[in-house]
Amino acid sequence: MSLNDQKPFHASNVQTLTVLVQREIERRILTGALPAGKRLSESALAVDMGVSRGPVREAMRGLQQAGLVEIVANKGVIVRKIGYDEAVDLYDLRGSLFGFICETLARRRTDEQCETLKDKLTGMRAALRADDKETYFRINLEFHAAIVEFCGNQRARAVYEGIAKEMHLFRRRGLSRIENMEASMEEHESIAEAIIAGRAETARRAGIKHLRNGRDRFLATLDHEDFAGNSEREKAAAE
Amino acid sequence: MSLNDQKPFHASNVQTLTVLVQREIERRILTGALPAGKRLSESALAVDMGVSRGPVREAMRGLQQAGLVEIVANKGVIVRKIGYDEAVDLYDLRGSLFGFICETLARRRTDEQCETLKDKLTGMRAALRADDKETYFRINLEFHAAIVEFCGNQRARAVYEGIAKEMHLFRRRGLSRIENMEASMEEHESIAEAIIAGRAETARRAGIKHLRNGRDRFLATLDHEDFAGNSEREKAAAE
DNA sequence: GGATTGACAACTGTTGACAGTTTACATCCC
DNA sequence: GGGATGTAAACTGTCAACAGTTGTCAATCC
Repeated sequence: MSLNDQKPFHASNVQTLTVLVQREIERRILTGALPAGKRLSESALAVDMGVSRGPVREAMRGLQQAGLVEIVANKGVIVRKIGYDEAVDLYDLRGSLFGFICETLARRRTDEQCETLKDKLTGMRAALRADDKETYFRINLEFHAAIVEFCGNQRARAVYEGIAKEMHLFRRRGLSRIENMEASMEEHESIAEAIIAGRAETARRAGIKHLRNGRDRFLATLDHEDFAGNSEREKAAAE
Repeated sequence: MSLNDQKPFHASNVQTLTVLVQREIERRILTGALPAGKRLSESALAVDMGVSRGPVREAMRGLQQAGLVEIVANKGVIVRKIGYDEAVDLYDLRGSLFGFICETLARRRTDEQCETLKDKLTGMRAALRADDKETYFRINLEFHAAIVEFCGNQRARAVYEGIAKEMHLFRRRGLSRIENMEASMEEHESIAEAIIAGRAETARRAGIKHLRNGRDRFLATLDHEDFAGNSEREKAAAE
């Protein structure tokens, strides 16, 4: 992919090199092309992308605020490495945020938004019956994205998406597949139902529960494996 | 304040100009020296602080991610202006986060942390009896900061503090004084009590309630005043 | 008079260069 | 052989200059 593959031109689309570079480095980090812990050389990246170091440095500053890299003065930039405790913290925080988002949407929902959610549910149910995991997974993402977008709280959305990105630092790709589609489907239905009915507190709890189940399933697969001995919290508790 | 007023030297304290500049501009924004909506000139700021434009540009990139400024390509940087709806959204989001933080702390609290919280409460109660608003306000801030720090979820803390900063964009200074110290005090006691007892859900609700009361008091003072006619949401609902 | 055009000033985006720091490696001493 | 020391390469932090864009304002045309 070249840096020039961009959306059709429009006045408001004018992108600076910094933004393009930031997007590209972000993509490389999220896809794992730049693995966690990797030290990044400004010069190398600049040469690689055919720009000077300025835009690269600026992009790094943005990625630092986003939590994707760490910058140490006079030493350089390294892709952030996330330990077990931090991973759990991120899951919990994201869960709480998603609960808030569901709660908010339940208060502000419009009929049109409800229809969209219902459509997604129908699509997922069909994919489930056809055992089409690919499609189910795709619509699942759309369903979540729709809720986050519809909630209308832009800041909450930005924070939520930022944390979701950050979680790619330890969640290997492919692992995001759904394991238990039936359970997942039922949780989706609970969420949508509560939102449509306007039951804010119920929606919140359903949203949190959904992500918590996802978290537990994920953590179970790598406990004492990837992060083995990485939990400072466990160590402290054992003393 | 000069740019050189820094902590005692330590290797890990080595600060780059970018960081210093970012901190200084942030300070100017938060104190209102650079008011919301103000257009910032890189060159002017650079000259003013005695550095070149590079560090200033990088600092701007960081401030953008933090939500304090908006950057438009080829036009410049402007201090963000926050409308009524956005202000409400920020309050809600911060409230939800604080609830999560209280909930988390209730699960992880140590005896030492509980003692610290109790100390703060004692201090506030004393200030309340002495009708010393200045002291009450100071310890109130310390109480909140302690909870956020103790919760141990670093990412949650970072997000929370970021949003608190952002809220300075519409909260004029001086307005943060406590109006109803008695009510505020009781809410603090509920929060601390729940945390110390380890009742996570109770702590969460107490935390949210505390901030919601603060929000309502604040919004009441400026409804149909500062933000008059600024609510797109109200407009939409009226149609 | 009002709209359009064109030139100028101010500013942003980007680059390349220089100075200072870190890191790696070879050398020296014990 | 193992550790301390000194040197050189590589890299980051900062700067100054150039190129391109935006906005202003006066002159021009309808």
